[in-house]
Amino acid sequence: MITKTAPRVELTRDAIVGRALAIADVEGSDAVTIRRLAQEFDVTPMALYWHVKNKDELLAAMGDRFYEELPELDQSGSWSDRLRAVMEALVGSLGNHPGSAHLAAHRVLANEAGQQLTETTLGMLRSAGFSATQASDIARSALQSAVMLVTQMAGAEVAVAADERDAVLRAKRAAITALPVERFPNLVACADALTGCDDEAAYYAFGVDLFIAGVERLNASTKRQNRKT
Amino acid sequence: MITKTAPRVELTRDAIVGRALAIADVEGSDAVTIRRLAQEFDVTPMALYWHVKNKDELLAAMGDRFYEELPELDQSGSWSDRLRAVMEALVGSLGNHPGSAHLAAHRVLANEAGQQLTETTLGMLRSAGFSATQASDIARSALQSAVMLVTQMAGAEVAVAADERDAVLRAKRAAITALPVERFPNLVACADALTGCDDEAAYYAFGVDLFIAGVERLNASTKRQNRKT
DNA sequence: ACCTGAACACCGTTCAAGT
DNA sequence: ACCTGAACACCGTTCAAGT
Repeated sequence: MITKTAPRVELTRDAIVGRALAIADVEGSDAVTIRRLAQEFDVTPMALYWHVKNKDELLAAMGDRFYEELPELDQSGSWSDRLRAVMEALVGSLGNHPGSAHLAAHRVLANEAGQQLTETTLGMLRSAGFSATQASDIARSALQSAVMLVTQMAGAEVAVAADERDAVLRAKRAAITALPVERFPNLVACADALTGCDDEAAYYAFGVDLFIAGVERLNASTKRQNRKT
Repeated sequence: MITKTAPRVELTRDAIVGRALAIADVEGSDAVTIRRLAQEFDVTPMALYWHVKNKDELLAAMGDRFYEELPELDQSGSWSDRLRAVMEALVGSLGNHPGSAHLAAHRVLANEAGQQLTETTLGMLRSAGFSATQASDIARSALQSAVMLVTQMAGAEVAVAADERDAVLRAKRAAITALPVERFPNLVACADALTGCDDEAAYYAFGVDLFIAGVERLNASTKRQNRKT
């Protein structure tokens, strides 16, 4: 049944990680298994263990990819401009593989490029007047918000296989519109917006704006407090 | 070895879900398996299938718990006060089971109590002047931010078993402090803040503040725009 | 209504062995 | 250096059968 006229790509660590990301994109990250990967490479499951210590290391390597493929940062302008650039870079990179984006979070501090990114982010936040604790919380929040934006986008349904997403979404919307309008007027009114996204760019822009706005506002009120004391 | 002088609690759907949440809390959500639960209830794995359709339904039921156990909402004050109350209720409920909190996200619109919460949240946002799309995005963001706050708290390490968390955290911190200070001054300075949280209440307050501040600021600038046109 | 027994198709992983 | 074979201890789940 599974006629693999596979292009016979060489079995390397990078190739494995790439395949794993591809599988996660179309079938969700639960679909990436050692045995499945082996099959796609036309090789014994144990062959993978030469290139990757175990499955955890594979998932880690998948998470690392996002930092290694980060677009270049535009680091001009105010600190909040630069923070926005960080967010946009993250969203850009994570958006390439929504099904695996959540794997990035655990790797920021383990990965070289992730450490660099964190360093510069902490730098801009502390120079803006935030304390070490505040800067750390905000930096963590920035990364997590970026992950959230790409994985939770309305209609992304990252956990379900690509060819079932439509059906799942239709069912979801139907369930909402079937609700009694008297009790759930807002839910019914927002049914479309809650189950689909018809302007990705606007969605991402709004999400990033929301985050940056919060940081700017906190910074302003922190400064005001400091002036008082 | 596993001498189960089990209190022999009755096998019911609620009991199963409760046990599952407890397991996830101390060993991470990967540790909850049908067979493991059966063992703890001193019963055959197949016995569980009478009370729960399959594992997905079990995970869904775990997610539902958070909405069913939501504390009462203080719905007085301005729209942003009420939005803050929603966030605090979510953080409160999710904080009871950090290891399973991520399961809540997929269930908001499927769960009765989740629908209610979404309805009132959308209501307060739209009455504040946000569009249906904006309100939907913000509501989704609010839930996801709450999940993030409890699962990503520095030192929570929700995926690793409780008795290994200390070792993992020590290793993490050691890795950071071992970094060259010239290249990573901020990372080193924030090592403690990045790997541990010494004031949970302050951490949650800051996280909620950050979110609310963002929404308030966006609302202000949206209003200004509307006035112009 | 509620649970068991046996069986199936999957997992990740180890270890010794091949080339 | 890179891969295979055989084996082990786990999964979720079905289906027929018991009480």
